[in-house]
Amino acid sequence: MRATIKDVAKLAGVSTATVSNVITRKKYVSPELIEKITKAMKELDYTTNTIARSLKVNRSFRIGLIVPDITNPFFGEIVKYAEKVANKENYHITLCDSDQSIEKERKIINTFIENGVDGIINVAPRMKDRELNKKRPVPMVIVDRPAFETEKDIAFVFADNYEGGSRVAKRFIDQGFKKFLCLVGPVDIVPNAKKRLMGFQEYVLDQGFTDSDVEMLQCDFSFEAGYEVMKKYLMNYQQEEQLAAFVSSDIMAWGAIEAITDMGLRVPKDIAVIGYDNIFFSNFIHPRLTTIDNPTKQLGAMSTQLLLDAIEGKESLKGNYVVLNSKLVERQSDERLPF
Amino acid sequence: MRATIKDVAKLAGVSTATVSNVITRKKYVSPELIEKITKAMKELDYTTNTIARSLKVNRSFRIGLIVPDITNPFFGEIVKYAEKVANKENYHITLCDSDQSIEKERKIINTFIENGVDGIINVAPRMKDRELNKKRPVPMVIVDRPAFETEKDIAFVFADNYEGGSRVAKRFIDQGFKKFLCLVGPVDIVPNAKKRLMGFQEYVLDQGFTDSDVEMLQCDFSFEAGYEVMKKYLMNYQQEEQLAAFVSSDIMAWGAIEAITDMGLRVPKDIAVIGYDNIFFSNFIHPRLTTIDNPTKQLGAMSTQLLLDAIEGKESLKGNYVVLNSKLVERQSDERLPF
DNA sequence: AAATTACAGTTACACGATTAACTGAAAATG
DNA sequence: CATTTTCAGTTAATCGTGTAACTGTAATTT
Repeated sequence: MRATIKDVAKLAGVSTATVSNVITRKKYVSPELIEKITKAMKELDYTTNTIARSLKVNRSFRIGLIVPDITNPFFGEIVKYAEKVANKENYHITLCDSDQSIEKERKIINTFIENGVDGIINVAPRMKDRELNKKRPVPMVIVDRPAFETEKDIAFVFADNYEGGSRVAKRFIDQGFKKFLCLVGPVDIVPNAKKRLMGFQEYVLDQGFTDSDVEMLQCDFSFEAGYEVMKKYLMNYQQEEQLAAFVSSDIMAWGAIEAITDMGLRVPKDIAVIGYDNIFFSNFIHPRLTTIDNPTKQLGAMSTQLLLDAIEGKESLKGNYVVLNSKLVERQSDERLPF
Repeated sequence: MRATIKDVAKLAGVSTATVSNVITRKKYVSPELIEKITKAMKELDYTTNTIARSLKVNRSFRIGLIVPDITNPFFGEIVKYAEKVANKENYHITLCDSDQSIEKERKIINTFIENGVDGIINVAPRMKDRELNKKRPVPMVIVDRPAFETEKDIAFVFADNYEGGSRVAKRFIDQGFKKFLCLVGPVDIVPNAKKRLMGFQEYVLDQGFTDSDVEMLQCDFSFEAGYEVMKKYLMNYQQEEQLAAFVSSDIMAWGAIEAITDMGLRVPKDIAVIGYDNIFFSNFIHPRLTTIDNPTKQLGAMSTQLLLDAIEGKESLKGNYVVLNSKLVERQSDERLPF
């Protein structure tokens, strides 16, 4: 059996309150007693029962983290940095994978609350704004998704995906591309997928191009979708000039590049590609992928810091949001070549 | 404020015990009261406070999961399946990333215990056997690491890495390779790295080759290490015939392949490569990577199932271990070609 | 009909910690 | 010196549940 504070008190010959006081350091205890109590704790191999403490102080020192897919290294990186910050401040992370399902996300949030987490970090949630904005007994930080109006205890940390999309457009146009293809993410489900597309589209139209210059293919964000959709597209593709493809995630871009080469075409010679996210691997696929940097480290670390500050009462989350810049990482997949 | 069982009892005009009985379903309660109480719970938006319950029943319904690096998709996949199984049985997962540090691993285990997890899953631990084998108040399943003798409440789920290594050797030799190179993992830190190497080495020697036929380079498992070590090796490499390289992880193999091509050589024409792990991506790097399948799904799912069964008292972990088979996944990176 | 049994529901305590309120001796004050 | 203040340490209540022990009525048995 695990030793309790009572056992320690008895062994040290003091009251439980005194033991508690040396643990929490909230009241002065004489050096002799501290010594004696510390020794007793060592001897009994005592560690404080966090569950009991949690019940009493109404704090669990745990935060719930929801990601759509933990096997995706993009989210893996966010988790890593979130965890680093949390642990530094003696908080723990309870991780749940929503499998991109609204249903599961809903259930996870509920059980998080039942489980008494002190706050929730929801990464790239699938829920609609309205439901995210429901009243909840704990603060929540929404990561990697555009902010909405709210009076609730909710904050946002996200990169400007509209800007990201338009940077891609600018890059293509500056290089002289004239025909565009978009492999868009799930715009109805993931707001940032829409932002990326809008940023791209509006910039292109702004520069005098028309809707007929940009073709659009609907996908989700996965490797498989990128591969399949691109392959299907190329089945009856009439090549007229070097095409510029904006693919809405690196993983998907990778799939698309596979499809392109499988179909006997070359990247970037036949089709130039720019991805989105800048996951670690995008620097090592062939050709090295030009992409928009999505700052996972900051998304993970800042959201957690914000949440912890709110929990510790340092500041309110209400109306608090952090917009991170999106920058283009120039590599080789989007080179403009004479056709 | 969150509603408590007392609020529900008062609103429904019954005692807290009766409310508790309808929640836990351990005693008969009349349909009318159930109805009334259920209604009250709805009205107050009551959810049971898991922390209080945990304190009382001495169970947290949480299990602690430790991985060396969550951004590595190999571990990401293990986590995913572990979580699926846990959630199915209404358990939650507290995730910690040890950053491959023994120090952190030790600290994580301690805080897990303080936090009252019901069990621990330790994936590819860095600790020595002796320390892993220390007495602990909760059961532990060790994943992806060979078993050791123990009388403690510890189980093992791992793939036979010795077998994996020898399969690689067999494959190379069957194809007619004569010169071998090993990029070995951190053999002193990760027992499976050693197993892989031993399996390979012993098979090769068994077939009449000598130590001078197999060169060895020391790395950790990372992409960067694979790249750097291979590059350095190739700096003064005298090519005599097609070389067969066994690289101890897919991520590292990827890095090694990058280095090989960066140095103007080709895979497999100049150097054939076989990796280890069969992460999702290994099917999409160029050339498609031949590798040993490391069954992440089973590692994650079976370890969790085993742990939960032990927690629920269905069976003891003691001496329980599951060895999964390692099979070769044949792709293009190891083709034998006339030199 | 009296005695026993069955059983729905209540009372009251426990889980292991924190903490407000209290105690009593020593120190400080006038 | 009497009174007040200080302060180290204790007592006891509390957090929200679960559950053993109990209560009192209705049903069953003899």
